[in-house]
Amino acid sequence: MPDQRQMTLKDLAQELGVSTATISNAFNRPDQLSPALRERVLKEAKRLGYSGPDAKARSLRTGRSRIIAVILAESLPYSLNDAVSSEFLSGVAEVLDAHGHTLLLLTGRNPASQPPGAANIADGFIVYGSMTNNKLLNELPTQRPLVSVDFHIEGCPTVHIDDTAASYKIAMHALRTPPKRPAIINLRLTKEHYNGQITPAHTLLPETSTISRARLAGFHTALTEQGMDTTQVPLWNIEENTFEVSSRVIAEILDQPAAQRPDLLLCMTDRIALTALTLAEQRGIRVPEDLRITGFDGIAEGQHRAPRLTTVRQDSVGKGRVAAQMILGRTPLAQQQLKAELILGDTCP
Amino acid sequence: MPDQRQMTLKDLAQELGVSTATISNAFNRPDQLSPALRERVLKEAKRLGYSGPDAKARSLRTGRSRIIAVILAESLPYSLNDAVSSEFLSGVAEVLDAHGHTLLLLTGRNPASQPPGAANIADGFIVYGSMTNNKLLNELPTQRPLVSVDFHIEGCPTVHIDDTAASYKIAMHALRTPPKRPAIINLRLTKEHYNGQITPAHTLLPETSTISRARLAGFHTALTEQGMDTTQVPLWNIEENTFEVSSRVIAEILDQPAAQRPDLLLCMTDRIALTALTLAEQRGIRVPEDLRITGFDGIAEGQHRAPRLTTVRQDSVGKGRVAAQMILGRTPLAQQQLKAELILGDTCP
DNA sequence: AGACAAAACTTAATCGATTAAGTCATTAAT
DNA sequence: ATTAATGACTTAATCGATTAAGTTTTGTCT
Repeated sequence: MPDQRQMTLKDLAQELGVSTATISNAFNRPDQLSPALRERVLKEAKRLGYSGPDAKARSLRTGRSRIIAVILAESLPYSLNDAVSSEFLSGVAEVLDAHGHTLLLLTGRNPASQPPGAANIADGFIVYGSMTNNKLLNELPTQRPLVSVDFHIEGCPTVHIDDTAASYKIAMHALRTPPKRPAIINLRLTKEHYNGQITPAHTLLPETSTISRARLAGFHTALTEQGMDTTQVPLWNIEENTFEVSSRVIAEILDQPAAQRPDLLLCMTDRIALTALTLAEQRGIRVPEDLRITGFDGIAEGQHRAPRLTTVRQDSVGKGRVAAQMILGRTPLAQQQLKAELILGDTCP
Repeated sequence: MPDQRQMTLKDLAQELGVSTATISNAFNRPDQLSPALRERVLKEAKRLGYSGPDAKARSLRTGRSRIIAVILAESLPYSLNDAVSSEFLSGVAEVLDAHGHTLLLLTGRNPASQPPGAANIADGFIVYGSMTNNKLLNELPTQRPLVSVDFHIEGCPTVHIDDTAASYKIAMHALRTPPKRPAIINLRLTKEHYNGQITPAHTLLPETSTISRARLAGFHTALTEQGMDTTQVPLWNIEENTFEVSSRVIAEILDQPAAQRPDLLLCMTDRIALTALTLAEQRGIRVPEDLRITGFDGIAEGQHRAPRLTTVRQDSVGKGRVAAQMILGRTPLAQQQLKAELILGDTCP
């Protein structure tokens, strides 16, 4: 019968009548011992059920765990189901995996629930999304590399795109055909949680650093350049980038009398745009004839359907790759601005 | 200027003129020291940039890391972008997070690239998907809890649904309206990698334990019960559950002369069904009038569109929750068979 | 005031590895 | 034959915490 306790390197050494150093070398530095002995060690290890040096002890001793933590601004369930952050994570995972590292997923939400210091097992940190004065963030060990994505941290390299320029670009495309009644659907602009049309009564979030504000700025610049008064363009707010939440607001928009209904929706994300598209289809509103829709992000779901979404593709997978490469020290730790490209789909030709 | 090396608990103790035990207690067992001293310790820790006990050392000493590893049968990029496995992961993450644990993502693919024994830092393991004689799997430390999902490991509790019963159910629904030319599109049935129609020349994978085979069995039983000869029902194979790969095969199916084209597609997954739906729409084939389509999984993308996919919903999030709860010891470690429910969408009314 | 319990700290062993430095035998070189 | 160099291992310090057991201080009760 097997021992109660997991077998340790020391046990194995005793069993074989050699020193612990030899066992360790058998696993880590084959050149430090004779092939015959190494063979014997590995064989006996397998026979006795020793599954290699303990990762906890090794990482304490060496100071490296080969684990990289990604700290997500949103909750894990949201991040895992959201196409943009999933793609980002898959880019990170791809590079980490290729270099023998593994991925630890943490969230800046619920910092209370985080085991105290659980994060600091990692060799490096990638922060994804905006996390203002977050507890977890402040407790991060200095001395270990940190890269932020879509969010700037003082003195820390950031990977991002120029959201304002990109949203300006797609808005300019949409406005080539002048809309009668454009509208903007944005994410988390108001101070208080709120789903619906923003009125002068609402206070907008002050931060200029969020992606929402950056994209809105691009839209507004384009509208202004085309001679439109941005204060006359309805601005709708959505609290969460999901079908469920956004469909409530979008239903409100689309269920207005046809004369008031927008004929162009500039959406902050593909998720919102796709929800709008689905709801329009369900109501028999023709896209793009009666309603043109633009998205932002370029997620697969928007392209693997008919009609294809008109949007801006940002390379989320690429963001993940670059961030991971920086953390692993395979790319210099420095600001990186990635490109975004217009995708001319069918929803706003 | 800050020290080169990260400050340790010992350094802090010295700085404050107290023992290391006191510092440790200040962080972990507030009742073991006076509130005043604790306050002072935490304040000084913050001032001197000590971010709490090191996770590596702590986990070595206590034997627990509060990390749970999920070992995915597919690659990380695939798993993160696939809706079914993302939902599963989000269920796992939700429960882990609620109980102060974190999620380490590993893959059974590329076992070479895995840092030797990186996995064994975790307190428990969740294996997702079928991984026959996998190196990583064999090296897992015994003595630590292991739960498998959608895959049976000898002597290990499994979370799963009855795939055969579920696929039987949806096939029976579809066959209530007898099709003229049904076809089945399945995943990874052939021994050799192959995308296209399966002929007698192909050798099917022998394993009966895979989900593909289980679902196929359900389809075949239903067809037989409805008096159809399963050998006459075209069976198509797809190697990867993605739009890109499946669309090549589906194009081949749909581009046949209308007289040969199937009028019912029983698809092994929603991803395949949605791809079929998109390609049908692009070709002007009416769904469900000219072509009925059924899926399997019940992913959100299939329901948040028009027409809605007819499918079987398996609760992937729930699978993740149950697996996580088992690993954390909050649910007895035992076989768990979850329910699956028919969703009557628009693609096969 | 004395005894005893509780509270507040400290001491020191321990978790399971890694690795620089040291020992000893064997081979090669002069 | 002597010395140097190489190869094959061992010794022992160390990584940074946790925690049972021990010690001192403070407080309570009679």
